[in-house]
Amino acid sequence: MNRLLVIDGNSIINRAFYGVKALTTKDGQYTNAIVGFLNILARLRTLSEATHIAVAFDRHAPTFRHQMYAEYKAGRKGMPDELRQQLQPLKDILAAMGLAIVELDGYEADDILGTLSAAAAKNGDVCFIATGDRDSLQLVGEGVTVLLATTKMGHPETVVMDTAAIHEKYGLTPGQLIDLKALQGDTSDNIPGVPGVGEKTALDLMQRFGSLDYIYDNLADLDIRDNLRGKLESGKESAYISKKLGTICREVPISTVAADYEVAPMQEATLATLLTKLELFKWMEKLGLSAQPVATPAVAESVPTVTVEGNEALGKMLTLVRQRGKADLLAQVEGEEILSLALVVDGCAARVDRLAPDFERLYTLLTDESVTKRTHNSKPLFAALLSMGLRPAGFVLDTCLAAYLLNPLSTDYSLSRLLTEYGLAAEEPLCTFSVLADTLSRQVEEQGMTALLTDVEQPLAEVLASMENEGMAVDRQGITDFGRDLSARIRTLQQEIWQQVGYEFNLNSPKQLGKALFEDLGLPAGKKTKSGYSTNAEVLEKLREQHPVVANLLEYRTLTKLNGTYCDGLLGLITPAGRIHSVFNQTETRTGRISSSEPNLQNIPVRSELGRQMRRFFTARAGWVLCDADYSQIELRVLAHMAAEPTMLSAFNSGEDIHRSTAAQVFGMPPEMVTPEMRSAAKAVNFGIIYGIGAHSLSEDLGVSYGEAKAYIESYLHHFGAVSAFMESLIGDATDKGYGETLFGRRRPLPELKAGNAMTRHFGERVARNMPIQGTAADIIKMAMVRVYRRLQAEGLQAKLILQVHDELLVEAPPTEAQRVAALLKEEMEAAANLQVKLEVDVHVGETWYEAKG
DNA sequence: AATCTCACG
DNA sequence: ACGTACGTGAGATTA
Repeated sequence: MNRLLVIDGNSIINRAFYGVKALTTKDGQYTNAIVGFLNILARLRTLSEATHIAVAFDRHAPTFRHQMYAEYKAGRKGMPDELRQQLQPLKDILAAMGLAIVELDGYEADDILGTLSAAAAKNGDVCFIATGDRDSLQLVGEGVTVLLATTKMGHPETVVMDTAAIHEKYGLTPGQLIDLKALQGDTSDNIPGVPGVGEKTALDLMQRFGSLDYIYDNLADLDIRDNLRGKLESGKESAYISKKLGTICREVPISTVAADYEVAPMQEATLATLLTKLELFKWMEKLGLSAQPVATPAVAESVPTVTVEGNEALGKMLTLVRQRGKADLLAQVEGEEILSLALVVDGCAARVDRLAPDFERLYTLLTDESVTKRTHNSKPLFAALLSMGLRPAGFVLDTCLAAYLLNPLSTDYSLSRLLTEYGLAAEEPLCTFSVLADTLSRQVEEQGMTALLTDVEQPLAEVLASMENEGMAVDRQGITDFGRDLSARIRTLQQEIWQQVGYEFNLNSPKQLGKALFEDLGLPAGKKTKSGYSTNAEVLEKLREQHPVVANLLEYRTLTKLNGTYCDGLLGLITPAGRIHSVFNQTETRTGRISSSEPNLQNIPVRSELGRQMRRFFTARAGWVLCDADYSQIELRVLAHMAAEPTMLSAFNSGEDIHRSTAAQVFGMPPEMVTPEMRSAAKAVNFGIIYGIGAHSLSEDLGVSYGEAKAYIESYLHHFGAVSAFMESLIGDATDKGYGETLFGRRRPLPELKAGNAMTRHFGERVARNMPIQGTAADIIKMAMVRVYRRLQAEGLQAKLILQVHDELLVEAPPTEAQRVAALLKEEMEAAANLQVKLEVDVHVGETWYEAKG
């Protein structure tokens, strides 16, 4: 007995498409429906334990195309282009997986399901039909079960529908469902049914009388209201047409020989190529596929390797590396400890454990500039070396950083992933690594990012390693006390809020809070979120005057945030030495910024005075000071330079207040006449320009009408024509090239610009405007960091760079060095890039971050 | 795991 | 009819 799984390809890919959020390759090819389909397929195979699988697709006869198209448009929504483009790749993948694709001109997938299930039943086989379309339930019977893909509370679920389940749900047999539909019709399928008869009536009729024929044979005698009898009578023809339309054909001229649907062996090479092209690396791993060369045919011959063992061999290896003056190496690092080192030179490979005698002899290689080394993920290795007092040197390529520059949209730059992605067999990473390194450095060169890689990102890895090692001193007792005070106030507030609402509930639950405010207290609900009322600060702020509980809630929110994230959260991360060591991620953002985590030191409160107090607990070590240097308006300066906007350039270069000067332009008056309101409006517009402005958001931000906001923008673009033209050119260039880029050549692919969905495309346009600005600013501060780090070393100072917050650097210094460091920071940061505007840096010194922030 | 909220530049 | 500024990370709730 065979177990046959017949899949309604169109129905399932539709569900997959709408169920999986947008996902594309670098080039803009959509893959979300394919991913979703493969997920569902995997579940179905487990569920059915099928030995035979057929995947059916709709295919309408070309001659009927027009007619069918019209019907399609009338009844269903046409298939969006983003979905259509995934059909053929999916079919290719399924075929390569050894599954039968069944489609025939003039027939819908439904009919193929009907034919194959009928044949299977006749044959005594077990048949499962997988679809999201309830129509197919009519096919259920002895040996035939429908696996119905449904969505329950927004979550996909597969419901097993056999005869019993159908009876339970409808009180009817599967065959009776055809008549049911003939009566009630189905607008989405363009089946008219009987006008005036809906779901309830149709079900009642079928349950009482059993069939369409019975109803019409005995219409005069049925115990029903005359009104209904009349409707049935006049709808008779429509009912029988509907029945015809709704009956799934079971005689499609396709093979019904079971053997034709037996799952064939996977065509591994083909499948791997397909999946690689679609960047579906997770699936390659799941299917146990090794990578397939795609763009790099030169890869095939693997490097012959000799594994050297033993002490003597280590010596030989060292000699060889010295002779050749280069090596590829991979380090296993945990914490500050190097667990092992693997080296490849000229196809000669060695892996050395840290317990091996003379392991430390290898360190000399790592600090020798004349031995050029290529590696993957250098930061942990650098951190380990630095912590031993060693200075890494001669590292010429980090494949992790190269891969990030080549595609900053990826979320995984692990070596294994890269090897898969670049079509290299991962079995012997040591040897294939060399090939990967060649490929990546060539591509970086081709894309004009070599300088960015070798002069910025790679040196920066050492800077970040050092910053992570240094960490920052915190006042544990201070935080503890602050947290205790907050907790006390939070408890009071909670009691008060409960009293004002009238009952106790979880204040941290937006759901419960929404109910309390908008249902039980009857406050006017502002915005909505996907799953209910929005209760965010913006909404609450508008309700402040409406009810005394609102102010308490806002304070509660502020305090719990401070207490939870910044007191409790931080306390858990302080080392016994009283310092916290954030991780600086160099391959995380899509614009080229770095990010900070565990803890995130880039979002320590500053905007509100209470939150700002937190910064009193971030200090220099005892007796030392903090030097804080931040760029003034770096993004706007970058914009002025890139757009070559004369008005902005001269405003910056003559040291004017840029927001005031913008307001003067936009409102057409001398700068000294600009009111604070006008200045802040101009400031909002300036920000808006950087973010890829929209009148709607600007009006929200400014609290003015949409029309007014629109007028601001138009006036701005009118007065700053160069900016306007520049923004247009950014979108045009990005559309042509498929990516946005910074002044220094960093790229961000923008598949969104090719999207059919207008919202997605508009998002792409905003990103096309923002990324070059944000990214260029990021490039500049990265260059500044490298300069500052080197300068501190070159001058033999004890001071250390310890933190970066996008446009701000923090150095911990002995007080004797403070003034030198302050000057050095300003100098190096301002000289990091030579633009048409001068870069301006403000520096302040203090014992805590609060004081040093100026 | 996804959603909401909120902290920063 | 919808739902927007760009870029992050963390904590709590809820499904």
